[in-house]
Parts: sequence; structure tokens; C-alpha cells
Amino acid sequence: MSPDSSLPARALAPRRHEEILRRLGVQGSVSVAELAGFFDVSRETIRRDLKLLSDKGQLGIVHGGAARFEPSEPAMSLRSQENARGKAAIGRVAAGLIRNGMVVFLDSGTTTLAVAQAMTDLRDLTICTASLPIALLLCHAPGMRVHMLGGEIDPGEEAASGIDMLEAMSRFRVDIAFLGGGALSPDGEVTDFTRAGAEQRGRMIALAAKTYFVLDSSKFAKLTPLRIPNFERAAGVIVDAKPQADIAEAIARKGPELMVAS
Amino acid sequence: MSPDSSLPARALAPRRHEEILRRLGVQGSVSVAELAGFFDVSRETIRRDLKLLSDKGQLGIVHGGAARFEPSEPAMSLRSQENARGKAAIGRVAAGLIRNGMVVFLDSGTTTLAVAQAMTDLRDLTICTASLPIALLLCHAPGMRVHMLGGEIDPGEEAASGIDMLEAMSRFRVDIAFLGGGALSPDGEVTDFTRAGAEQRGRMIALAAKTYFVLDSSKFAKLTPLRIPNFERAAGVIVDAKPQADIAEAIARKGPELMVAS
DNA sequence: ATCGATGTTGCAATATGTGGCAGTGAACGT
DNA sequence: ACGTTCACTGCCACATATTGCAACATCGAT
Repeated sequence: MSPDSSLPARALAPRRHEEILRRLGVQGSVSVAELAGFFDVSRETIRRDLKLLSDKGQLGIVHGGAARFEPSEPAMSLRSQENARGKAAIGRVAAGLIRNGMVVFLDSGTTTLAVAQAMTDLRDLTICTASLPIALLLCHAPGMRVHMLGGEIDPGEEAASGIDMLEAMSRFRVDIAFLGGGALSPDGEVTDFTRAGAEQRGRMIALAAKTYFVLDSSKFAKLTPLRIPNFERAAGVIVDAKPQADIAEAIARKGPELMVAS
Repeated sequence: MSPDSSLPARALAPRRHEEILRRLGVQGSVSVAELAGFFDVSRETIRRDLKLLSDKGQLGIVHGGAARFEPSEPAMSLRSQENARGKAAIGRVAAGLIRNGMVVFLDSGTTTLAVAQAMTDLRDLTICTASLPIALLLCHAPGMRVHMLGGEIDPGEEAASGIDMLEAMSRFRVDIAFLGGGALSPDGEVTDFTRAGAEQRGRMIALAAKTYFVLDSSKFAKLTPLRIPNFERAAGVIVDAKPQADIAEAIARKGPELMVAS
């Protein structure tokens, strides 16, 4: 009885093509398995679709799926490849915490970018971020309103920072915030590289109804100097591998829930 | 909205056509089977309907049903390919107007993106923009400070807009601004699609010491409804092909210098 | 080097498109 | 009233397109 928004069990070929291209525009790449599942058609059908679109020059086929041609984005794209599996797993867990209608804050960083990637299928969200790639990614997802926090751009993070960004941030009422961090300290806290970063994240914890830190396991081995204020008020820490038992214990003692993604 | 969710025992042809077009407007595509079921008529009848509507140019027939003609503007990454040569030429001329130490405002759009691309070799500039791709591009150029104007992201432009963006913009002292536009009107003004866009550009003219419009020749053939306030105070209009003589004259009469890039 | 996932190809099954033909019913003229 | 015309529709048979399956080739990560 509902001929509406969610795609009909069997979508026409052009409709699939449209959706595939839309996803490519948003995510940069798509996998055959993912599309076959989404459209409920066989993998061969998807491959034939991709072949067609490829012949039209609208995408490039790669093993496992297809990717969009790009002028290539620099610098950060390299870092986001590191431990991509782990980050994707963290992204899935994080996306699972989000409900319709929420106001979501996404910190800058490669792990939060993975969270954003896992969110592209969700609908009816308000996104608030200072990260250029995250804003660019999510603004094309249907049903999302994206607010970019302005400010001076930090080239390393590809994100706005500074006083303007802090001010813009504090205007929002945020339901759920996902923050990155520099390292997971031995005494069970998330720490940061810079004073400004730590301060900004501490404020976000105070602002958001719930805050989760997302840290991939490459951060376990590091040590950074700045404690993040209000850390004990965070709702959880999402990681992609079990940290040492004593660290896990220390986190739990402070308050935040430790969530291990796989 | 829908007085007809119960199946019309047998709808007349015009009634079906109306409903088919309505569905196309909402869903983008319709299938023969779905329509045949809904109207309780044979598939052939639906096909004949579609054939008729197709002959009238109101839809396109595809295997299994019908699809609406490209309702959506091509993605920005595609638009920037159109007339890339012309845009690059405009970019070179624009970049030539920039001196060390300047505060440069770059509007959103594909032509201003070309200007940004031509600027990557310059140094010691402060960039101010609401465009995500421009900010992402220039933040990696050495010796540039990039300020991103925050606000709600318009997916079509991949840029911030709205009240927050206007407010952030007005904080800056700008030496030179490069603005896009919707069209070059026959009476020698740049015009815009939307009230908000025209208003925002008008304000930037008032704010910047010098303002240049950048318009590639594909904009010559178009007509858009909104005049841009303060247009006569702009310093110049940079294009990639000579417009009609009377238009060129009209521009000069208003004040801005016409610069033809090659 | 091995194993699981992915890509390829031919083929059969199903779905869809096309054209012809006949039945229906309304409009119209006789 | 009757018959004719005509638009519209459904049914049928056949042509074509799309899809899934299965067997086999390749790729890629351990």
C-alpha cells in the first residue's frame, strides 16, 4: 500500500543507476554486495549496472565495486586509509546509536569521517560539524541538514577551528556528539595534542546530551599531553580493539562505557 | 491531498495520466506493473498511456516503466567540467588581479572554484569563502589562511548559506571579491536565481574594496529574475568570450569594466 | 601458496514490449 | 430505434530484455 520513499522491492534499472550514482557522489565508492543487498537483486545484475555506467564514463569499476573518478583529495585521505577496517567498524557502532530526528555533532578527524560514512543511509538528521570533508560528504545525503561551523581552517584537520568555531558550536543544542582524540592514556582518559583541541572537546561534552569518543586502535600506543575536561561525563568510548585490561577498567571506573566494535 | 487512496473502480484516461505524472514528480520513476495494479487495468493500457505521455515529451519510457527527465541538476563535480577551458581562462585573469597580502573573498560556484584553482600558486593571502570545495582546495596551499564562513549547507552549491553565513561574512574586511552569478542580462547586469543569492552578493559588493564578477559564457544565454543590488559599484566582469556588442556597451555604461579572458 | 571472495560467461526462466484483433460502449447520424 | 463509427480496452502470440543460476576463472589477503 505504500508506493513511497523506500525503494520498491524491485526497482527499475534507471532507478538503480540513479541511486548508485547518488551513493557514489556521497561516499566516493560503492560495493557490489552492498548494492545487491540494498536493491535485493543478484550481484551479477549490479555488476551489469556498473558495467553500463562505466561504459558511459560515469564511474570506474574496481575489485568489489566501483569508485568515482576524482581530482583526488590530498593529505587527509591518506590518513583515513590507515586502519580503515577498524574505523569502519567503529563507524557502524556509532551510527547505530543515532535515532531519527537527532542533532548530531561530528568532530573533525579521520575516525569521525568514518562515522559520517556509516551515517549516509540514515535520514532526518541535523548534522553539525567543523570538518570540511564531513560537511561535503553528508550534505548530499538525502534528508540531512548540515550546519558547517565556520572559522579559520586548520589544513592538517581540514576543519574550522578557533574562536569563531567555538562560538558557532555553542549555539547548538546537540543530542549526540562523536569526538576524536589524540590518545587513550594509561589511566583511562582520552587525551589530546593541543590545549585548544582539548578545551573545545571538553566544551562539547558539556553541550551535548550524550558524547561518545571514537578512537581507533592506533591511538592506543600513543601518549599526548592534554587531558580533556569533563571526560568523566562522556557516555562512552568506542574502539575497534580491546585495550589493555587495566585501561579498560580505568575507563569504566571514571564513568564512560567502553564499546568494542568489530 | 489524496482523496483517491481507495482504488477508483475504473479511472478515465486523463485521470490516469494525471496520477502517473504526479507519481513521477514524487518518485522519479514508475513501473508498468505497479500502475496496472493501482488502476486495475491491463499492462498494455498503461503502456499506451506512457507512450502518449512520452510523445508529449512529459516522461521517458524505460524498460519496465517510465522515468522523469533529469530533474536534478548534475552534481557539482560534473558541472565544473562544463566549459572547463573557459573557466580556467577566467581563473587566470582573476588570479592576476590579486596582490600579496590581500584578503580575498571567493563566492561559491564552479567558476569561482576555477579561480581558486588558479590561485594555488599565490602566497600570503587570506581567503574568505563559504564554499566547501574552495576551502578544502586552498587550505592546503602554502601561505594561505582560509576562513570558512559557517552556516547551513546548500547541497547544490556545496556552500554555506543563510543568516549565519551572512553574519560571518560581514565581519570581514575584504580587499577583493570574486562573485558568481546566474546570468548576464541583456541590459548589462548580472542577475541571480534567488532573492537570497542576489542579496548576499549585493552585500559583498558593498563590503569589498573591489568586486569582480566571474561568468563563463554558458551564462550568456540564460535569463534569471533577480537583479543584484549595487551592481554598478562592481569593479569588473570577467568572461571567457565576448558578449553581444550592445550588452558589452550596457555594462560599460553602468560602470564595471568588461574583461574577456582567453 | 592457499582459501575465500569476487568477476565472467553461457544459459534458462521470467518479465516486459509490440502488434494484431476483437469486444465494449458512447456518440452520432439516419 | 437502429446501425455505424470511433476511441478505448483487453487478450493473445511472439519478440526482446532483463535477471538469476551455476560453473569456472581471477583476484587478494593471509
